[in-house]
Amino acid sequence: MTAAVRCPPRERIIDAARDLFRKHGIKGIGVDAIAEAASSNKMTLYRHFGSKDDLVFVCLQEAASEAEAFWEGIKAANPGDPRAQLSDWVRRAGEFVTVEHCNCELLDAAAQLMESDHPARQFIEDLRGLYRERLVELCRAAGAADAELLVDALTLLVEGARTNWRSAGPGGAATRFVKVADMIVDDFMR
Amino acid sequence: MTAAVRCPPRERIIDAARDLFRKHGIKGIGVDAIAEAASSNKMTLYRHFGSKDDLVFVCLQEAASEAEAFWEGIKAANPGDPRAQLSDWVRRAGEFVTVEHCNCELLDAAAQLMESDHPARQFIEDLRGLYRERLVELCRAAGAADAELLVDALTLLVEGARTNWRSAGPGGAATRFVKVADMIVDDFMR
DNA sequence: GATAAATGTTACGGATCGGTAACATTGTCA
DNA sequence: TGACAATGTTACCGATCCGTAACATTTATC
Repeated sequence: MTAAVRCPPRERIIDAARDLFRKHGIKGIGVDAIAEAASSNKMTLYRHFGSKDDLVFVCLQEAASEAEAFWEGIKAANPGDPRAQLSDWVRRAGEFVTVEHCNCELLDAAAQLMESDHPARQFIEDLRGLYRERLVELCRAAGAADAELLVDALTLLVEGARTNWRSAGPGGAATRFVKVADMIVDDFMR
Repeated sequence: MTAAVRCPPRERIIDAARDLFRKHGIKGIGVDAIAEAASSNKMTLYRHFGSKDDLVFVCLQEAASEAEAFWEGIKAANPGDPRAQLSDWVRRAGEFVTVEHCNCELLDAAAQLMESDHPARQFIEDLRGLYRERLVELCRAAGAADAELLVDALTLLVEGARTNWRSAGPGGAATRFVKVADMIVDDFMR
């Protein structure tokens, strides 16, 4: 996961950047700090990524490809059983969201640079649409009464858990995400 | 609501600061811009508030007192009827969260300065605890099966709606917050 | 109208940050 | 070993930002 001390600087920088973006926010950390955390320096950072915005973009792409693995893992673990896949989605999303330095930089980034005209805006928006489509399809296949509304509920819960976890930590409502989400999913299954 | 052109500069500055903090985030706006938006200047800003952090703190206190009015409005509109109060809470929270420049700076601030050691941290944490206690009590009085868990669900939904509204706007899941929350409240009422 | 307080204006200091230039060092491959 | 690419180091520029100093102007109070 975290890049070992020895691997190309480009990877080390991406890993460090993602970690620090999660911890301090995109606008809350500087490129110098990122380069130093990557055991590299600002110059090589700018040789690999033309600007801080570009680095942000690459980090988001990295996160997106991990999200791809997230979906594939669910399908592989519950082949041909949409209802089980949905439960698994809830469980994994709960883990995902309540982990120390969680991998939801997509949500964070969305919240942080939607108000500006960042080059990654469109990318995030498209991704959000893609994930929603998939989740709607999964809910429908699992037999949800109103798949769209269920996805709305799950979306709000996930984003809320992410936000709550950051600000309230392990003592907050985020730790009960799975319990709540499971209950809501059940309610839609009749 | 918004301060007219003529009222003490202190109020104009607070209003402008709250507006800009909501729009750009606490770290995303400078004191110069705040002073200019308040039709004032940086010097008088610093004469009223010793530092930007102090200004943030005062803005949060202002928002907290408005939240007080929020609660009292609910109780006044539905006297002696906890179930109706809870429904009203959902409705008003929905309005609150899906308004152009919504008044949830408390949630935003929580997310933005929890990772740092901002002087307002403790204040926000205490406030969060207070609101949770009140909501738990209301849910319990309204006859919820598991008041604590219901509050967890509502908390996640509200924070999620706030985040989602900021990044996804009127087309996102936040617009269905009331529908989802009402459904969940109903589920707990048996 | 005089006096004092509050507010406005301009300029500046120190710090941080994104980004670049010039040069030194390391590593790789023939 | 020699040559070349990749990486590291230092220094710097311009912009932004928080905060302050000094002085000018308005406003309120007597």
